[in-house]
Amino acid sequence: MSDASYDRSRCSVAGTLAVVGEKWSLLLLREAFLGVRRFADFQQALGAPKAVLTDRLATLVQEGILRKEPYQADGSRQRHEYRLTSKGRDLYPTLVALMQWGDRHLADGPPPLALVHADCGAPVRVALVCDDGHEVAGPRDVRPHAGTPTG
Amino acid sequence: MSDASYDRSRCSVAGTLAVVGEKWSLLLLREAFLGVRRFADFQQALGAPKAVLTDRLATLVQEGILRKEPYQADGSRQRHEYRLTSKGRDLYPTLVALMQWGDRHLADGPPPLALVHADCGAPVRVALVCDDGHEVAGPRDVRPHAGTPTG
DNA sequence: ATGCTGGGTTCACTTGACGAACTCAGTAGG
DNA sequence: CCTACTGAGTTCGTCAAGTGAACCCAGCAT
Repeated sequence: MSDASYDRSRCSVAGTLAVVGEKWSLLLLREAFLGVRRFADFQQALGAPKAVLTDRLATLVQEGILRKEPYQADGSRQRHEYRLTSKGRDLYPTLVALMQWGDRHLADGPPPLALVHADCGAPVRVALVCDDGHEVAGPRDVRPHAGTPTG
Repeated sequence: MSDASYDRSRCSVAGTLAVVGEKWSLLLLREAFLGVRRFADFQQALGAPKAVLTDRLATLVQEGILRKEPYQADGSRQRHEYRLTSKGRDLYPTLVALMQWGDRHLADGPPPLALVHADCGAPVRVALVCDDGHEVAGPRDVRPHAGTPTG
């Protein structure tokens, strides 16, 4: 994927999905945000086929979203683990937005996971804000504004 | 999809992706947010195969994200168009988050589309905030906090 | 040398995406 | 009435992607 699919001209959503839109990629990143770093742990948490995980991890490393770091445990040989880069960490709001929608609209009970601000303990959510500091309610309060047209 | 795939127990990201995670779904919604409502216009904007669009639109209607509304133009027979429901509009922050990441990390130039606050004209972005009003910088300032454990 | 473990690769099979061709309802023109 | 046209699909053959089980390999322990 990565460049062949989708058309990025209308906006960057397509570009982002070309990088993280394949099956399992975003779930893999969710696990990464929850602290998972090793192949076997990703596999156990997700239940995805190994071949797919191998492929997705390689893609994410190649895209600079994860990076391989060597480590070694107890009496085992040296291996590597997968860690988020800052580019990867920038996907956090996207994951939280997906989670928040699911919590609100698919709930069979209380949300399975809540996020709280480490400093103050208050619940964390995603919001749309403008640079003048107003909170924006939704798409109706936003005007899209095309930049340079399709090149 | 919709229920067979993924495991929703760890958090709602999987649930949301089960609904909108198939290829073209989120791009279709992007177009909906840009004002597209008719089958042929979705097809032209996206270039996706008709069979896939038919399927994705039906899924989104079934999930209550889009709704079919009758309309008729000039001297044509009555048809229906697809419009966002409030459940669908709640996906706006997710789309903006995806777009923002692409703008930041995939840029070959200026972003193809900018969003401005209709009231004040200032640029709009997604942010993580806590209920005490602090802006949260990233995953490191957030503690996950499991609710009811895996059923 | 034998077995165990983490991190893969290979392979047969099923599911999903693709694009071209076909369908069908209604409207317009002749 | 017959024909052509349009929007919104459906059908179909082909190709790509995801799935699950089996296999591989390095190194540590026995």
